[in-house]
Amino acid sequence: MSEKNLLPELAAFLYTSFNEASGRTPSERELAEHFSVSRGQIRETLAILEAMQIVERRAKSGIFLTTRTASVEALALFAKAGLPLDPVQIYEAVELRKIHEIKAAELASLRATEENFDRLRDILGRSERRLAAGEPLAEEDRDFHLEIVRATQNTVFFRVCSVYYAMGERRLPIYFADPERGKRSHAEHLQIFDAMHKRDANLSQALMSTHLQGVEGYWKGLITGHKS
Amino acid sequence: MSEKNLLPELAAFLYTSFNEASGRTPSERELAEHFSVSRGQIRETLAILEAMQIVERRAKSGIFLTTRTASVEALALFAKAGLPLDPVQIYEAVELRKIHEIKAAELASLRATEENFDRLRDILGRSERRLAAGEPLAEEDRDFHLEIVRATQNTVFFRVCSVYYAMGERRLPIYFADPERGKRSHAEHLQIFDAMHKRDANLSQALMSTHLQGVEGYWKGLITGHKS
DNA sequence: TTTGGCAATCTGGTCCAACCAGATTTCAGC
DNA sequence: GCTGAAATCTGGTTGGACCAGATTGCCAAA
Repeated sequence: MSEKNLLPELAAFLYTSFNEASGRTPSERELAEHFSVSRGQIRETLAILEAMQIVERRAKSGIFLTTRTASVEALALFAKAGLPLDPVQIYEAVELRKIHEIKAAELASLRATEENFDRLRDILGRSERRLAAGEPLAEEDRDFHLEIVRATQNTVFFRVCSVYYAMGERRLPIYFADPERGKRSHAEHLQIFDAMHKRDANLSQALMSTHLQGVEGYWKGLITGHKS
Repeated sequence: MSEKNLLPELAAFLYTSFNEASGRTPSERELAEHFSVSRGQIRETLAILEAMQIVERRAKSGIFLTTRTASVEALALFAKAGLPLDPVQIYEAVELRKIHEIKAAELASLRATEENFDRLRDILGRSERRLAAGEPLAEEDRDFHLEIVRATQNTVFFRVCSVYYAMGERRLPIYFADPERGKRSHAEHLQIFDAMHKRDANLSQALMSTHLQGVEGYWKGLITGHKS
């Protein structure tokens, strides 16, 4: 099949070929043949999938999909593989993102270093130039939000939050296809930056909160609208 | 060596045998011999470790420890393996836990079902009996806190938070060795439960906040005190 | 027809022996 | 001491093999 990143592809395949009734997926040997790789290769990938609690391997029985996978890693993986995401879980992940980032804005406004501000300025500059050139925003949005989390100086926090953005990877270009959305988002980013630079924790938090309403609304519309 | 849960043992071994200068660990073949398992076994485990960003495998070169591993999964894994935890990262993880659980208390007080309350009552009952019998609390604490997160009805949130508790697994018996601490903790749990049952989100949140101050203080003391 | 039980088959778990090609190390020759 | 080529080491990948329990299918008995 492909050659790299067997992980998302295998995950995708498992979810398109498992037995609806039992939850059982094709055997290791079948998977190996399907992907034209060795069984060891498959087992290595399955070990990761199992560690992510996406899959359960039962000795001498088979490989079974976890009844209801619910971790941001899993969601990110599925998104990367182009798999349809469970609307409920997207909603849950977005809620968690809100929890994280609103708090991050507060903490960052208190702890951000000049280095953080420099990077944020750089990111905002890039956004500005792209918008001026009529290009859609893309990774600038992710960079901005992640830099704020980084500015909390909490590396564990940062790692955890990083996972979300793989999830939105395929959605961002769609989200920013509308130029108005890009402009509005950028304007809000500027406001947040100012509030943080003034070390106004409450304002930063409030602005981030309203900013994320937009994102939440987008995903919500996506969910209630059509699924696929 | 052992026979099950190679993951934590391997992680532990890597961290006690890597080359300080280069960060390089023993080769797969050496590891296989050390643990008396096959190379495939080692590779499977290393794949998970790599997915966790604890380790980096460079083709034809070697296995290297990530410069600074910072994810709750990694911390939990280290704790499980009895590895010394980086004080800074413990502190970061505890901060993240506070962020999560205070918000969880708020959401749970609004969304908890009767089933959640039943389970909480059951947990509190168990705590009560253990304290009455003069036994130290243990998993009851974890169960209580996790049930609150579950009561947010956000399964992704729940999964993410579950990771913490593996981290404290070895610490809890020490923490509750002092009977007074157990009693105080239980009393606070009761207060939190009441607030949640009255659907008082603000109070729940506030009580959880002060409750977690204690935990934070404990870890902080542990950090500033001695490290090992 | 239904049921019970046994045997063939399948499955994950584990191990071993190879080969590849690039990275690393070793060491002879200058 | 330095250089460069050869020996060695390393992860990546494959194939085959064996084990023992789980699963399945089939046939005979009720």
